[in-house]
Amino acid sequence: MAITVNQIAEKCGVSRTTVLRALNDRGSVGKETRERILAVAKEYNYRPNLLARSLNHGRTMSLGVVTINIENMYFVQSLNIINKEADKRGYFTNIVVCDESLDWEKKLIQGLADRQMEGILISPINKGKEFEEFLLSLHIPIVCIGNQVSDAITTVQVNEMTAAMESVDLIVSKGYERVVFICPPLAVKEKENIYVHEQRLLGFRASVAKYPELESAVIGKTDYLPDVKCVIKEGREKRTAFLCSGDSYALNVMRWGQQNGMSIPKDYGLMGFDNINILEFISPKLTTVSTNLEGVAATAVSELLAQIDSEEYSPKAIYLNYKILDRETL
Amino acid sequence: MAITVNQIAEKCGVSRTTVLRALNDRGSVGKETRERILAVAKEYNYRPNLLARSLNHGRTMSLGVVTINIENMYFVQSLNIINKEADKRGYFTNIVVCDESLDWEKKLIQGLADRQMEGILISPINKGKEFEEFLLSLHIPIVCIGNQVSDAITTVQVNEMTAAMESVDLIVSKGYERVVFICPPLAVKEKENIYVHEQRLLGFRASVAKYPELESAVIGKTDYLPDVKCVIKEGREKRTAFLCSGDSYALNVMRWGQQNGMSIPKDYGLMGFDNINILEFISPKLTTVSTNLEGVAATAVSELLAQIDSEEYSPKAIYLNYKILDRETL
DNA sequence: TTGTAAGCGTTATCAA
DNA sequence: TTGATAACGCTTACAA
Repeated sequence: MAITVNQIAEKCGVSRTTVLRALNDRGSVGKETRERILAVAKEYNYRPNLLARSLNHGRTMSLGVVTINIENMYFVQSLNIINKEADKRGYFTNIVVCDESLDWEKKLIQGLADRQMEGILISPINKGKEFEEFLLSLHIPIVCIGNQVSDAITTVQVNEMTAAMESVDLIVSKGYERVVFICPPLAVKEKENIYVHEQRLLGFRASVAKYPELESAVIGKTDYLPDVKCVIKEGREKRTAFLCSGDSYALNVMRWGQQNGMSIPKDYGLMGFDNINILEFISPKLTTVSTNLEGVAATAVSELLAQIDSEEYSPKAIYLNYKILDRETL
Repeated sequence: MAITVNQIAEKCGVSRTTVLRALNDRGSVGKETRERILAVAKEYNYRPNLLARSLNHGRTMSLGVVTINIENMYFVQSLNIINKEADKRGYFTNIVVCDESLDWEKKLIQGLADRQMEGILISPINKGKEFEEFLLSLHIPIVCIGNQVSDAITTVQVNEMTAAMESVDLIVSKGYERVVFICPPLAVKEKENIYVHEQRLLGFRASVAKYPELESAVIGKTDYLPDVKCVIKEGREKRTAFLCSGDSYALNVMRWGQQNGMSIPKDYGLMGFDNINILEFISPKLTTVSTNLEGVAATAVSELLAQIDSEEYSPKAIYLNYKILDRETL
């Protein structure tokens, strides 16, 4: 459908080299010839075929991004930033969505590689040796966001472990006597990459150990609300706070409480992780940890580009600052 | 970095044609030769370069999707569905995000076209003759979601106008005496595509005209909360409902009310549009219109593919069913 | 100022 | 069973 250099050349009765020179303004072209060429190009709305160009000089100037779980909005907020940072350096960003299946994720990554993306950003749900080897076998620069795969692959993240520790400190400082950690089922950990949640759990465990008086528990299941209910009923005399590894857990706990006539933080404390952007609509304002998605995204892009540009690149683990947002639910 | 057919051929001491036959299982290849070839291919993790393949037979089997405004979540919910529908038919989906700038949108669309996407899905923020011509000049199948550009380009949507009319009917049937419509500034309408909002406004106007007793008003500005405040103060004696062209408007009005000790629907009624997925976390449950994103997305994909496949395709306007969700805020 | 020729990696056709 | 050749659209080096 679109017109090609060859067709323009034919129409103008010159060689395609001449056409190229006219279009790209390199070398010298007879004034009249140039005008004729430009006129035809304009008339037929000529645009270079980037596939052909890329094939030719081995660069697509495109990055791939694999997003998980777009409905939960973890990572979604970063997309704009990734897009803009990449654009600043002349790269086009191709996003694909994965929707929680391990196989899909691999398939999409492969698809991006097959399309000659120069680098790929992932917040992976796969994990383990096999996945690592898969990624390395692509021979493409890759940067992970949040979830680590191995130290052979650069990861950009915040220090979730110390963030969790500080969160517990905050909770204790507010006089809570019992703290319950809510996170995804740990059983999936064998197959699925829940690195950030694991790190947070580690931080939680390390921190509660510092407070002998503090009662603590962990709820790690898909159907966590019944347990939450239990916890609250069984010990009304102790002031209890829930630390949730992800704001949406916290929002569900909040909603459940509201439906049952409880008030936060009077009846129990609540704290989340991630500071997802829908929190602005929710009241009371959730106390949470900002995982600095903007910073992480921007850093991930520039790290990826550094990897693309340099011959010898050594993988890193990069930690950015998080920020505890002490709002209304503790 | 990646190995090519030519390199395999060289390594195996055969022609690339033979390598191809072995890899693609077409034609006949000597048993031993085949094994040698496959072994080398496996060892070096051969993958066909899709750029080259596409260039060759003129098909990329890729669709482009331009999403707007990802943080407001309009359209985001559709991405998974688009992705899956496309995959079912063998297409790869490339998403790009646009972040509210008219120029960016054009640039991204052009980028997708230059990369030889076979079709493009947009929920455009641009509008007008010039934009229409731009789209047509690409000579690529395009389907619009929600916002119409012109009847030369297929649009898939729900009938927002009748949805708005029905919403007013519902509000009236609940005994409200005053209804206020909140939508984006109408001034932008010259440049920016706010077709869905315009349609809703038309429906609103048409419907209130049916009820002579009903008082009505329209608030169309970025900073709408002061007006909302005014409206509520000035006429406490009349039961008032706000119909918001977008759930996030409604959520802001709700939050404002909560902060000011008002209760919904006791003090005023509230209704939104879109049924965005964060509503599940919000209480009271917002009465809203489900614009059937899933259905719209799936239809848009299959319409786009139909357009790709058929030689003579005539643009359509496709309307899907919406659904009024009468919940707790009226 | 203009053109020829070779190449990017894949595929298809035709001949040996 | 195998290979040579041309083509997709663009780029570059070299020659006229």
